[in-house]
Amino acid sequence: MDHKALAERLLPGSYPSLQFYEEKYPARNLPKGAEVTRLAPSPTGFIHLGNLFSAIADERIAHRSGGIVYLRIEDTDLKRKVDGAVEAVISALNYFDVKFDEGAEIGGDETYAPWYQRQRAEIYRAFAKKLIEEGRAYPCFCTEEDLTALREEQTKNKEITGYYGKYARCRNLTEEEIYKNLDAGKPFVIRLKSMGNPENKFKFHDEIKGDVTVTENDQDVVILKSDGIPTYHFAHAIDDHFMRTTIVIRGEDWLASLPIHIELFHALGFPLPRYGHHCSLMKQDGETRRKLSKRKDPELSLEFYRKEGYFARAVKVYMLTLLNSNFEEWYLKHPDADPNEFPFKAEKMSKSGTLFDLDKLNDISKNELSKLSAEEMATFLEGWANEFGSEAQKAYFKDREKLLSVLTLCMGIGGKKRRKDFTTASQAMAFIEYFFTRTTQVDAYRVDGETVKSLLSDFLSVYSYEDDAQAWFEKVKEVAARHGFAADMKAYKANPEGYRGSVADVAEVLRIAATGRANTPDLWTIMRILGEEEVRRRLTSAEAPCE
RNA sequence: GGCCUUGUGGUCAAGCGGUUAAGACGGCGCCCUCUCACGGCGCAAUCCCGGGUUCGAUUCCCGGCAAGGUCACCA
Repeated sequence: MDHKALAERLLPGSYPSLQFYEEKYPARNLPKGAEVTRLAPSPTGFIHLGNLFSAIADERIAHRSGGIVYLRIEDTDLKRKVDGAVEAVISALNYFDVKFDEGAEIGGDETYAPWYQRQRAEIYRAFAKKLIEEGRAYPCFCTEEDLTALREEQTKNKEITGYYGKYARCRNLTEEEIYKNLDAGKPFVIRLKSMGNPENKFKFHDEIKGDVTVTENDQDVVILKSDGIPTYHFAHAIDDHFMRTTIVIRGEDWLASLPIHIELFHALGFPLPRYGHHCSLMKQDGETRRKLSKRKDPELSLEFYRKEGYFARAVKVYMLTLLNSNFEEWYLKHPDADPNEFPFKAEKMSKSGTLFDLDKLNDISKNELSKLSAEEMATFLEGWANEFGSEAQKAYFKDREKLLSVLTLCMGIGGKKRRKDFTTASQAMAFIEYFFTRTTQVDAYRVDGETVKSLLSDFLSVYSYEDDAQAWFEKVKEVAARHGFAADMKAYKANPEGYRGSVADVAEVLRIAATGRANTPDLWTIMRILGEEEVRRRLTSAEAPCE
């Protein structure tokens, strides 16, 4: 068979040589040991925690080594394309501190552009043609129905499904048959002519999993679809070679197709990159756990976390604790360190699937937020409010001075212990609401309305804005004693029957009247921030609780 | 079903032949305390099962089992 003539018939025209491309995309000029990694999403625009998980690994491995991470868009499947998706991905990732050095819509070093696979049609065809010329690829005229029938037959016979060996019908087409089909205008795909034997197994070193057993590929996989666009496998080999990726970090679902990729790299004459297949983030789904899915888990979308107002750094820290088993210990030792200083290692990545744990994320979030100054918190909250907050919430930022004193109180800044009341911006905004808007009573009084009324009016009669915390509390105690409540907690605990309640109950009444809530930070400080007029107004209007 | 991967408390996990089997989250209890939050102390809870190898296995080997992944002109 004249392979050269066939190649010319299948992919007419002249294409550049391997040599040409090797020179066009030269080895990257990076220091020794620098890794080049990449994130290669398809442009659906939807990006979830699992993608971030992977992206952080890419970013860390690249930047820890002094290398670069780039963004390549795998848009070979039209069905997946969504407008504005690439920008959405970049912005979502950016928010969580994953910044690309080059890539689609980012720019950077243009040497390796374009980063959209659809724009790289020529190079894929050039190499497909080369493989055909070498007899390592051939046209296949099987229709979808043919393939479905084949699969059914194989399934029925309990044989391995796929296009391989004796089932690879078009592999052995004669020259006449091929040209006859071509002349008839039949559509075709280009398949790799596999030389592998599945009886052969070998060890392959994975950067994350360690040594894995690989079975030789014998599937004649499609490399060019009938529209002339490459499949993932083929594009992966060519792009990662010429974009000079040193280590391919991807989900473990790709492990199954590693044999295909190995054969493809060999057939193409490219050296193999290193691979690291990471486990996927799982979600508990009833009895079982399963991989995070775009379809089923919209609440795991990165957009969701931004809307909720999760602190970007907290999410990143959580991802790092999942990504590298020794990160948490390191971070505990260096709580004020930049997480980026952590010596991230691919081989420290978990081998088994990890369940996403919201409790853990929330705990980390509280801790991270408690490290902020009032200024930093204000900036964080304002950024969130501008994007997702209500008009009322945006107004909180008008009086910066007041906001800062509110935050200082609510975060426990200056005190011996920092408070950790909220995990997200939206929670924080709700938490400080009563400082800014008319209080909506969310918690119920535990004492009856008459008592509330007399307690409040008594307090109002002795209340003075000028009192310091101590004097203020003394007055609360006086009011308590006057109404038969224990002023001293110890005395109350020793003899709870002897009183109507304790000073705690009285404080609670004041607290609910002033803020609407039974639980708040220090009440005296709250009253100072609110101002005398507002305090009197609130306590007065609360005197007649509507039951 | 074939192939691959993985099995340490509810979750994330240290551990590499001898340990009281770390730590973190969550749960529970106590203390602190005008509430909450913070903090402190404590408790419960784990080596998938069965065979080996060994003086001794969570750790090594074999076999089960379970879970996950994958078997497209999708990535």
